Amino acid sequence: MKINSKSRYAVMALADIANFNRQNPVSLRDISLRQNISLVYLEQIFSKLKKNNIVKSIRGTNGGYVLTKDPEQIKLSNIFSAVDEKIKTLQCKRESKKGCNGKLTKCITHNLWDDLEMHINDFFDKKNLGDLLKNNLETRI
Amino acid sequence: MKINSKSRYAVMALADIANFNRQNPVSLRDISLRQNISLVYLEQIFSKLKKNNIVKSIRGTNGGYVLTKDPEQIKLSNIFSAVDEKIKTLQCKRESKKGCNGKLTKCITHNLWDDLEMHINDFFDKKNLGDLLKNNLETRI
DNA sequence: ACTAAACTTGACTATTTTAGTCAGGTATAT
DNA sequence: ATATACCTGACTAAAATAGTCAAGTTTAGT
Repeated sequence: MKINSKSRYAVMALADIANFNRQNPVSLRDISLRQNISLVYLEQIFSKLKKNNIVKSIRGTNGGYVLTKDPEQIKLSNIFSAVDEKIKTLQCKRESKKGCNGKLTKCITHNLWDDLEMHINDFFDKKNLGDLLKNNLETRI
Repeated sequence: MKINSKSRYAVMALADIANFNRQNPVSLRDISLRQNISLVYLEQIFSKLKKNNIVKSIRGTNGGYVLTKDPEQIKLSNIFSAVDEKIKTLQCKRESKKGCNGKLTKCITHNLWDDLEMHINDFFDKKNLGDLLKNNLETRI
């Protein structure tokens, strides 16, 4: 199990914006340099974040991106769903009244994966960007 | 985030053994049929489970595999580590006193991923094969 | 002794996913 | 004007995944 780079970078980049400046737009170039992420890749990621209304863009010189809400109001689950990180531990259909794999019963491990999925989603639903910043201040070396 | 088929199958197959028969060896062929998993793939998986002392094999006619312990004593974390499912949400080194990416600070999201990793590991450390069977009985359709 | 069932091992491979790059835009502050 | 910065879609190399294939060895039952 691992999370993919798009999600990781999305969270890092948004935390960077929140961390660095809450008023003025932050350019992807700056984020790219500070966080060491490819600029063009960031563009791809931010296109999704924008579509999902997590950031808004300001074009032209001195442009960049700003958060649409307070960091405290941006849940990590929002970010993940924006960049299509799917938490998907179940292979079979969740609502398989008819059972999994075309059988008559749920597969033995159905409830296990379902449980895990809920656990993880819960975790990300409870964490927001604000938490990250706080945490970061406390533990910065 | 998803778990890979090796881990899923490993858990399913072991639950099948525990479920079906606690004394006599269960052949991979039977598991393959009941759980709808490729026989040859199961062989690969059980080779690892055996190396990690989770099952033992009995060769020859009427042979198969048996659990080395009670289902209650086989934690899912044991199974996962046996088939090399790595829970690895951190990209950088955990013990990076010197910071991540060669920088002087931990990366902004370091503690987040670390937290998540602990959460998931904890989950699997608390669940054992016995739980699965119980759960399965309760919810079987 | 023979044979079929079942475990054992290592090499191989098609497909999918991942983690990006490339090329060519458009908008706007100065 | 022009440099800065956002915008978009197509493309791709490399890695991981989910297996298969081939050629065994071991042992219970007859």
